[in-house]
Amino acid sequence: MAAGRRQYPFHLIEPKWQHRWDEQQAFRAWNPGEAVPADHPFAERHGQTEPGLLPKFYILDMFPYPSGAGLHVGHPEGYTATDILARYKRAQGLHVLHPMGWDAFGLPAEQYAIKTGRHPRRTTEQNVATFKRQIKALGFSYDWSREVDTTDPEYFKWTQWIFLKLYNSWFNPRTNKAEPIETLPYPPELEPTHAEHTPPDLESKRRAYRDSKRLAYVTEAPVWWCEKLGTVLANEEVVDGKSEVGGFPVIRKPMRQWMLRITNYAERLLNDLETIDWSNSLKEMQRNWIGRSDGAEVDFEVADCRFEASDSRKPIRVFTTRPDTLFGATYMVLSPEHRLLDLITTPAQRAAVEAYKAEVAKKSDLERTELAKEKTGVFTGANAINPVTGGKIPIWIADYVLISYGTGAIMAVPGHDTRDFEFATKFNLPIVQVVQPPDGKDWRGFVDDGVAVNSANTEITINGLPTPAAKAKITTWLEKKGLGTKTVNYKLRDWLFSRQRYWGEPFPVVWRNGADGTVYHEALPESALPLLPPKLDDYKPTPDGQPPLARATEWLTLPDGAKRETNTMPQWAGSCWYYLRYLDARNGATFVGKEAENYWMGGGGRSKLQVSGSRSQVEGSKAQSGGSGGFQPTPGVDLYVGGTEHAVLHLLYARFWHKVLFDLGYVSTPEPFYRLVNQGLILGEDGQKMSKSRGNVINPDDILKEYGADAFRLCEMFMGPLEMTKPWSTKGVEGVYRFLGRVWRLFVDEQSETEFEQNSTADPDRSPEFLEKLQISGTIKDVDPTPAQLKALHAAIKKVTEDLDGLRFNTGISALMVFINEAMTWNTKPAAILKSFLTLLQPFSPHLAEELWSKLHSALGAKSPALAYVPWPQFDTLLLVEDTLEIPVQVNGKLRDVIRVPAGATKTELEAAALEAEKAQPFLTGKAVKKIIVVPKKLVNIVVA
RNA sequence: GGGCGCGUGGCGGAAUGGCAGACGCGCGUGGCUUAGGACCACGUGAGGUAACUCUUGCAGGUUCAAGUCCUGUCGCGCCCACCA
Repeated sequence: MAAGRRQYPFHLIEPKWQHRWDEQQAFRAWNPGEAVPADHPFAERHGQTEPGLLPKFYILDMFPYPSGAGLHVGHPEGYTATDILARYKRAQGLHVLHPMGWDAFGLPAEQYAIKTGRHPRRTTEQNVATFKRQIKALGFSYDWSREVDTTDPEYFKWTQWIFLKLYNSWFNPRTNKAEPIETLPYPPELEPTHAEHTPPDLESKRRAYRDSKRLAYVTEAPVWWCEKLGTVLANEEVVDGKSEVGGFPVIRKPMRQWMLRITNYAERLLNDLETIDWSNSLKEMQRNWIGRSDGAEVDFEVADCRFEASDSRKPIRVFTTRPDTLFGATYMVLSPEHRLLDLITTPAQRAAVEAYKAEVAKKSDLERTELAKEKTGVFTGANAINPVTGGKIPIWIADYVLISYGTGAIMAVPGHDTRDFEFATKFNLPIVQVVQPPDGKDWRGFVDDGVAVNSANTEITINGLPTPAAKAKITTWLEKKGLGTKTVNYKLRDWLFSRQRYWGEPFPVVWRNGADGTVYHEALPESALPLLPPKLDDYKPTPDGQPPLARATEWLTLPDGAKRETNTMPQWAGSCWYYLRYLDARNGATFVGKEAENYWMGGGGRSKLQVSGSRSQVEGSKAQSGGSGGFQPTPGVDLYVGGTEHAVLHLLYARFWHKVLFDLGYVSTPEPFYRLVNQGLILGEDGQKMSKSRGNVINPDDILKEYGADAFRLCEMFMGPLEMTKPWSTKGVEGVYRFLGRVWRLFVDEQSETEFEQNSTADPDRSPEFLEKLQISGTIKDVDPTPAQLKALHAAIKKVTEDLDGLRFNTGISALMVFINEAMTWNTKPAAILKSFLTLLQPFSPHLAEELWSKLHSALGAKSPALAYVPWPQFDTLLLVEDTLEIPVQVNGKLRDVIRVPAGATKTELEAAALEAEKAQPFLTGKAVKKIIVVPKKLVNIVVA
């Protein structure tokens, strides 16, 4: 292909229009109250309308991490989809917000800094510049005046500010929302008796209590520390008790960590999924992650209790989702980290228990939960009492019980739980039946719903009850007897929010020594923001395992002796709220202005929209166009597009922050992203995932150089449905590239083009000038279109409009192709028809469309308005009506003939015509007609005996 | 193991329960060309000279009619995974 002739001079057209859009800030969105310059295309379209009165459309991309590798073909997939929609909505008269920015904190720049000493900021800036150049070359209609960069102090100042809000809030279970920490009630024993002066030790206790309730709190959590690498490792980076890189030993080391109390929001994060328009699978992933389980907590007394005296008879509490199987609990299992373990272990078993604990402690979480692993465990020597049978059951420990879920202990029902069954089989523990499966299946290991059996004592029976009823009855009984309570558990854990890194947001927190010798934390005032990271020469952690920030000894200690927090925030922090900063990106006084937030997030925009209803022009997709995609103002981002890799963490974290900000009154909607679509992965041409090692990586720069941005955009969309995983096809680019070439040749005079080619070859430097002299084809005339031409156009308008409403870009493009294939056959091409076609082409391939639009207008001697703001055409269904229709005739459901009938043919006429259809005769003669199905305008089916 | 999704020509993919295969790629024939891997026109699911027959992973079912709905089954992809 490299030797092939260019289909059209995209290499001149694309930079020309990109430059023009930049120059006039063509895609700038305006906040309420902003004055739009009269010569801006937005003003040309909307006049002097106050921008805040227009209906808004906020369309958001997941902003990229600017890696050193540059853009890959997956990025432009989502970006092209959103840009097409942004341009479409803009043409429909909506006020579109379409921003872009950089999620630029992250490990690669830091690792590069450790190796080379080069400051991560410089690496980051360079990568951002590359990404920006590549993205701009694609002609996306972003409002670059709102660009954000999470590593910019003007940005992370507000990330730190939001952290302070979390820090200074608590979750009030009564109101089910976050509230300022000042509203926190204290337990009676912590209430000061005399208002004048609080004793220091009480103040200290109150502080400890307060700190334990904050949404941002500190805890000691074990992390993996690798001495040789001098760094902390994630669970995934530890294999077989050694570092994945280098195979060095690692140790479990408790470190002070910041946590965010996302678990308080579990129920709201779960329930509010119902209110947003996300795909089922995505919601399901979030539901799984939150992991709600309904069940009961049940207390088991320890038999022959050895700690009775010292510890006031603590029972062991378990969580179960199957309280109906309580009669089948034949043993208990504690997690090896359970707090009562030391107390109950008998002297005879202590050595075995200690050995097992030590072995487990070496394993990573990943290894403990490895697939198809043989069960292990040891007996503690102690027994518990089954509260419903009164029987003595042995207490074991095993690593299949996790300390971090439920109560860290289980009742084992080996008859009806797969894991307990395996364990009991291995260690010869008793297995009894308490559930009867339906249709005589084997009860051993039967875990589904059935009917309770062998489940009665002198006070209660649940025998004969189906599982749900049995659960309800036994739970009520347990509650009445004080043996248990109905409980809900979540898999979701609090968010470990600190990292031992350099290239992240420093915490606006200092540590002080209390009068009583305790060390406590204290938030910096908002006036101290942004808190910048210190200058360092070496970005490694300190030799004694302190985070890199601890190397900045001068920065570390404040004049008053307080010490700064040396952890930094995780990369997720900046991406938790960037969509809010876009709304008011240059506001120095607040993280987002109230009016801007209210308008763009649509929290209070509805009444305004009604005011503007008659004034604004929301063309297309109204009643007449028939599409259901008519404008509906939605609360939050109207459409968010990005990859599935963020289906859980980013989206959950962002929803969490948003809800906190909502509770505190800083934003006006409970959910940030009303509609979300995941783009599918783009695989290599060989159908494998793109990777350097396979050598199948496609570089967008190469495609751009060869085919241009318009063809690249089309190609990305034409490969298949947005949400589907699909292989890249360079042949496919050539297909859409040829289509754009046909569009070009349809508009441009052949003779004039030959001259352009010759001149450009002879004098390439002047080719932009020659481009301006290219003539529009003489076959394009300002004449009235024929009915057939109108029909072709309106069929295209209808199809493209409906497909864009349904995000079906591939079939929309095919409709454009169908139109061009037909228009190629016309001897005379009415200018009005081609103009309308260009408005359809504009969202997909804006550069070519703008160029031809402007040429067409000058050929007609007319002033050419910016195509990007020209109203989307409406289709007229009347023009699509056919005079006669081709109706398939089936006999017994099989196609036998096609008849041509007047469009208005009645049912009776259709029947009669079908019965006479020539090719149907052999299948009708001599047969009795039982029934004739007539679907008006569609088909006739003759049913014969 | 659990959940979600998907199986249609040589390939990517189209089809509100109503003519399966739109559109593109590839391939074939012809035209234009000194020539083309550029462009234009036509053809292109399989079998059959034809009439016709077969065809949406496989097996059933519902229906006048099934790629589409239901049941089972096989295969592929993604997510979660000892969560009690």
